[in-house]
Amino acid sequence: MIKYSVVIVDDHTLLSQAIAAMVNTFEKFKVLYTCKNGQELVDQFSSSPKFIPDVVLMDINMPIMNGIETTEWITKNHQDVNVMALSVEDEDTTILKMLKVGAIGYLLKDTEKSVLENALVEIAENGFYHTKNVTNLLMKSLSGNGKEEIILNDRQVAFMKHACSELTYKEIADIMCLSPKTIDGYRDVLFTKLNVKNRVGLVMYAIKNKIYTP
Amino acid sequence: MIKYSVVIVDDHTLLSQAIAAMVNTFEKFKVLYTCKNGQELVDQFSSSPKFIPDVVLMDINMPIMNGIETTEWITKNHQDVNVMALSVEDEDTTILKMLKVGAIGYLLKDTEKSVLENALVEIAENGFYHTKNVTNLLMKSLSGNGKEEIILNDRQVAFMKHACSELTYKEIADIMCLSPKTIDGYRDVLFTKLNVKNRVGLVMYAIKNKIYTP
DNA sequence: TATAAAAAAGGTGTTTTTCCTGTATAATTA
DNA sequence: TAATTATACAGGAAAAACACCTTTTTTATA
Repeated sequence: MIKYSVVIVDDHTLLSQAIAAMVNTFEKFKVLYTCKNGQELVDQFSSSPKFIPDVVLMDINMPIMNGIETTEWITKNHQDVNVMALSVEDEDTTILKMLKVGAIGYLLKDTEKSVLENALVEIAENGFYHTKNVTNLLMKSLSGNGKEEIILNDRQVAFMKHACSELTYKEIADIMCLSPKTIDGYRDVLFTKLNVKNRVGLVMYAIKNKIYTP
Repeated sequence: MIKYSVVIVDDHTLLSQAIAAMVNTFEKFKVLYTCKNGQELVDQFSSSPKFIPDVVLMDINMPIMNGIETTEWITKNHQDVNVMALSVEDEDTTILKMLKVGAIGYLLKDTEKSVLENALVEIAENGFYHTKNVTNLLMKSLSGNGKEEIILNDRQVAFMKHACSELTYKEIADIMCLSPKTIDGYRDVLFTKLNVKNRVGLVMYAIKNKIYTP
């Protein structure tokens, strides 16, 4: 029986090894190799056609070259390779980003073994797989029904980062070379835009959305 | 051959299943079951002595009951069980906390399969295992070179958690059934104790030290 | 270039936070 | 038992945060 080849990309060696072993127990699949980050995968792909698999299981948070960048590279240069995101992240914006750059599936790491197997089969044979939450997200996204994604501009992002420090707004104003009143404005706009009540809300939003990393 | 029994605690089902499968390939080990969080483990332990393993592989970041709280519970109630932390975290304070509450080993998730096996053998047979970075950390800590640890009591921890929400101090006072002035006191004490300037500082401390998980 | 939109800044007032200095009381300990 | 410590609470003042509403300046663009 011809098995579909799989490559796993994850910076946590132990996990990629463990998942590789698991995938190898699946009847229809065989792990070609694993990578620690996107750069390693690019190198492998480029070295020989032998190293181009049918499916890539892609983590998102990785050093050097993350899952989004890597997926973008794959779909540009190897359109026949199917990428499935495999992440701990449940953030709408992250999922949408992965799908936008060409991932055809998105699995959370807290799914069951059987779900992973089904997903791999779907992807290898039908070319797509989506969990319910992703499907719903896509529906919402298409129908414009879902939360329209909140986009912060550069200055707002800069402000948010400062807001996560122990600086007062006045001090933030000084650093950003703006009037305290302008900073007041930034804050007020973001309060309504992000739907938070106070500075703690800003901080939490920034952390959850990776604007600031503690 | 009698195998050591292992329990794996990790909120990412796929990962705990994969690691479980891996551990089951180790000659001397056998996975009893896996848990999604500390609460599940406590329930299992409490239900029957059959479900008390030789070794627990413990993730740190988990919902409901995290690795630190869970390890503390285990070492209090089941001193014969050896806990090894298995985390993506490389933070000194987190590692120290895990060791403080009784973990006898600390492994990062980006280690090799063979390292995990060796570590398990060491733990099961000798009762301890430490990677070099942990050993160095302990040396520093013992020689008094490391920062002396800050201990918060239960009510301070409760306050800290509330401080990470968007509640005002007055609202926190209501929830905790204390006078707003008492809450003022808690805050002021923690400001100096944790060496922070304002509420954002409290929030950051709480997050970094896993008192609050965003 | 006229004009609409966005960014920056100002005015004013309220609420919350922060920072003091104290008091009372129960528990701990010398 | 006396002293110490920890906890709960109070008053008041100054600083910061928050809210809302207006005006000026830039920027984009039709």
